[in-house]
Amino acid sequence: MNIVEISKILANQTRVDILKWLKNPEDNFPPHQDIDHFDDGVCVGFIQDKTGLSQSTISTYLNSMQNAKLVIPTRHGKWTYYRRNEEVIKAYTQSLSEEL
Amino acid sequence: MNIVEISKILANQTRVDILKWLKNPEDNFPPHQDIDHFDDGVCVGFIQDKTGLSQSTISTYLNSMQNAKLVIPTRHGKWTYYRRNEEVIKAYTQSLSEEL
DNA sequence: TTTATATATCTAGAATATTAGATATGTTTT
DNA sequence: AAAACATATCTAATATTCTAGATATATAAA
Repeated sequence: MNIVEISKILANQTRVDILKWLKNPEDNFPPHQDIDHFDDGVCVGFIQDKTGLSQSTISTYLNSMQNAKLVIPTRHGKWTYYRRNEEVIKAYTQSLSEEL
Repeated sequence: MNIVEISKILANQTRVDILKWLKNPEDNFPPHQDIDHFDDGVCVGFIQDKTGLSQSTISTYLNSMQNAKLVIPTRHGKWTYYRRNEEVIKAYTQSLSEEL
């Protein structure tokens, strides 16, 4: 677990917000039109709408979060859904409390 | 506990190194010339020597870490000693594992 | 009380992060 | 096959961070 790498991701309020929103998608996003669950997370467009930032910015953010393995993407038709990677997030908070 | 504020500090390897070194000063630094303990932490010069960065850079780093309450400075004569603020560090890792 | 030492602050250039518009790619619909 | 839609990638402008040299300040030593 690389503290610096993960901290760079968490050093931005929007990215922290996204991670928190994805803990409870049903409370933070409208239902998807094709599916009636959030098992694979939330589509990029909904996340973009909620942040108010541009599509390219959010796509870039989600890509960086995916590179750090904090989120997992799943393609469903023309949508990409992102969900939290709970194992990695848990492993990070755990290792931080041990290492730091 | 502000995740973004603390993460900005931790998003730099040198600052993370400093925090880790200060966990065990006796293993990471030579003894001070005036005192024979590390109860108030380590002087700026020793930290600077170990990082290899400039004096002004390290002073700036330590100041930012102090602003975030991650370290506590103590003046002894012409030296300033910095030690970890264990309460805040613990509170942060705790709140991160709850909030994130 | 001048000089030396340790640290802090100021200033500025280089590197990196943020952000959006334009364009490309992949998928669905017509 | 063309048009429409969702997302990804490219490019570039702006903002922030990194970093060191110069200078200021505080304390100690001569």
